[in-house]
Amino acid sequence: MPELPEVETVRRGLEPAFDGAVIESVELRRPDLRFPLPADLPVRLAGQRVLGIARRAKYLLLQTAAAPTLICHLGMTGSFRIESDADSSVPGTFRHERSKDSVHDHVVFHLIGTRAGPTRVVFNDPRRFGFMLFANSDGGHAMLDGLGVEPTGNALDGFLLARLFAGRSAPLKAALLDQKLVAGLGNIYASEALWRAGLSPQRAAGSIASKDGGPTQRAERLAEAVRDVIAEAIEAGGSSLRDYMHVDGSLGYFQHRFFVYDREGEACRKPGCNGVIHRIVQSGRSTFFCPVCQR
DNA sequence: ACATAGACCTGTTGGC
DNA sequence: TGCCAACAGGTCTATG
Repeated sequence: MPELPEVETVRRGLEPAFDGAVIESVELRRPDLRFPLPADLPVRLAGQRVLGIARRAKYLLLQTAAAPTLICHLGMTGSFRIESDADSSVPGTFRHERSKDSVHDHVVFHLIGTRAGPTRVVFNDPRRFGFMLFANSDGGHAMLDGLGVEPTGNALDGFLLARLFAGRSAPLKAALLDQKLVAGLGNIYASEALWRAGLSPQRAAGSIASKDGGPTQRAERLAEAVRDVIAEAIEAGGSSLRDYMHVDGSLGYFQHRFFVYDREGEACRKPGCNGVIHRIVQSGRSTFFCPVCQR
């Protein structure tokens, strides 16, 4: 489900709920998600003051005063929602009906000390591809090692992208999905970025680098497209395909701005282009692109 | 080292 | 309406 913009949207949604909070208790309603949940998760987090919630790539990092950082991944269908018993007339608070698929509520954080009063943060994940693990005492974890550059900010430029992709024969689409190179793109935004850059998803990744691995116009265009699509999607609050929604149950709007994703057979939206969007399968995943303006 | 297919799960969708 | 195959935002593992 969630790519970097959706995870960042979730992080921003959780921030106020965790602000100033103390974890009173944690319920594990099943022993495992994708991996076994740490059996000592409740005892380690109970009584902990929350320092903040951060993000690295598609991972959420829950930081507490004295317990190891809790690394959370949403997988394909993971989501958090916030439940508060506070008076709904108090600004900034809200209350949810118990959701229909509460059978997939797997982890519940009971929080106290927040402005909204006692609050529950509930992790729901029908497919259970998500997971939660404790970081090592130094804050690191094998899961985070080797992650590539964040596509936010200005770190990712044409020079870096060309160097990362130089010499690779895998298709551009596969390289953009490789979290060891650029961390945070998923199946939707990889297709969208390639369309914006006018580059074919089937082109060899190395072909956007010059002979010495330096930047080219193609690398510059692609780096800019990646940065732009991620920044715009975060700005829009992420997309809301299928089951994805915000922590307060509201929806993101970026899916209204897809230029190629899930648009097979429809007209290319590039001005002056008379192409039609095609769908192909690359490494088992759908890719959408315009064969006319993406070369 | 690099690249691709299979695996993990449940829910939704589209064709017949 | 019902049934079933195909597909879904991710990424780890095994195999070439």
